[in-house]
Amino acid sequence: MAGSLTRVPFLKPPQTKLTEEDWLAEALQTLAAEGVSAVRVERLARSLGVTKGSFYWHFKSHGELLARLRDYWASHHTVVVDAYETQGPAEAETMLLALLRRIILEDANRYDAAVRAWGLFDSLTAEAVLRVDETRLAFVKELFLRMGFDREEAEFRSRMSYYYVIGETSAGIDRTSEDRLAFLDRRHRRLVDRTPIR
Amino acid sequence: MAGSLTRVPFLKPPQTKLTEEDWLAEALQTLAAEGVSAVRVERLARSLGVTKGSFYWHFKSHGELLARLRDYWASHHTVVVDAYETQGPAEAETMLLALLRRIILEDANRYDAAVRAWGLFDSLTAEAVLRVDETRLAFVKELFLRMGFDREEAEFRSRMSYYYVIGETSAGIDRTSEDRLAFLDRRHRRLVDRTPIR
DNA sequence: CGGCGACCATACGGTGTTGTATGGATGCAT
DNA sequence: ATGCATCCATACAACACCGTATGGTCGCCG
Repeated sequence: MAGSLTRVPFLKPPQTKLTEEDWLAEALQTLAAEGVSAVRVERLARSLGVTKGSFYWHFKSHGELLARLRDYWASHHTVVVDAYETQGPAEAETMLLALLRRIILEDANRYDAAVRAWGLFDSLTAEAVLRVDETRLAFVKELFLRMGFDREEAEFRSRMSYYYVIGETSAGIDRTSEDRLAFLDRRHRRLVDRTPIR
Repeated sequence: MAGSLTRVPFLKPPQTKLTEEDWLAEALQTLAAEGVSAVRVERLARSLGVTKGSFYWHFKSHGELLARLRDYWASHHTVVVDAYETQGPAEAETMLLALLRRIILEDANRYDAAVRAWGLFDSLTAEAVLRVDETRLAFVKELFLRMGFDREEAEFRSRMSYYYVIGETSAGIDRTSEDRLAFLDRRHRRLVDRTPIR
């Protein structure tokens, strides 16, 4: 009775051999879809069309999978930009807007949210998220510096820019992406404006 | 061997009878400490010094516990303020600052973060969080309205105020509370200032 | 073609979890 | 005091999960 009821063997092509990254990619999808507590061995095996025997050949244990998954996310899914060397103040504005737009539109923040929830109760993951946030924040701050703001102003405006997006993403949003993009434009116009605020 | 090794019966006084709220309170603590996946039946029973027999008298199932826990949080741990009727524009400023200070300092945001992580993969919880956010945001917007800002300005500044705090809380924060409070003061001074920004 | 290594299936033990069934203890009302 | 409702313990079934042990299959290389 309870044999292979949810098996759909012809969905995935008969991929001859599985690699370690296949497991990590599947684990990341499960993480983003149902959280870290759904990232289990036999579950991933079923999704990949194999059994546990395959898993324990590629990984030492379930804990090692999570550790690798943490690094996998941090190294492959947190790219901001690292080739912004030759940019002037004008490009900095448009680059900031493009970056924030991308965060809102892309599904990459789906990964971010899941990892952030994971990091709430896992200190190592929390550290990884912290490092990613610091890197991104430093990048945004650098953009504001190139716009001509001094260090204190750049610190203030970068934090307002970045943490607002984090908050809006973390909050349950029924707003459509168009709504968020429209409000992003309003924020951007204000946060980029050089007239002294106070 | 595996009998009652972690039982510490004299920690909790011999509370004669357990009530349903005792279970919910313990569940909320576990939720805040280790996430919703740690809210399990026998685990709570051990923490409360009883066995499952007690649980299944108070609750129909594990799912019902989570449903009750969701309502328990929404109704008992999301009070903002509802007695701000007779307030002028001056009190609105200090009330906003006090509210945001309280969010940063209190452990209430610990509950919020855990429920928010829960809501990422549970639609009913997501709706509950959404309603709470809408209520709070409407309250903050009302404060800005009482400060004299028009509707569009109040909408903008309330979202900036509220979602920033959500983001800063959701992000892994190594900053101390003093740091966050200091930065809160800077934000507050700016967001409350009436000089037109752009 | 023979053998070896990469990759996976199968089977099993052990634990943790939900849920049920049933009996016991305790207090309160009549 | 007797009976009943409340509250909990115990025992059990069923399942999911981790990890191991062992054998099997396939391809490649000499």
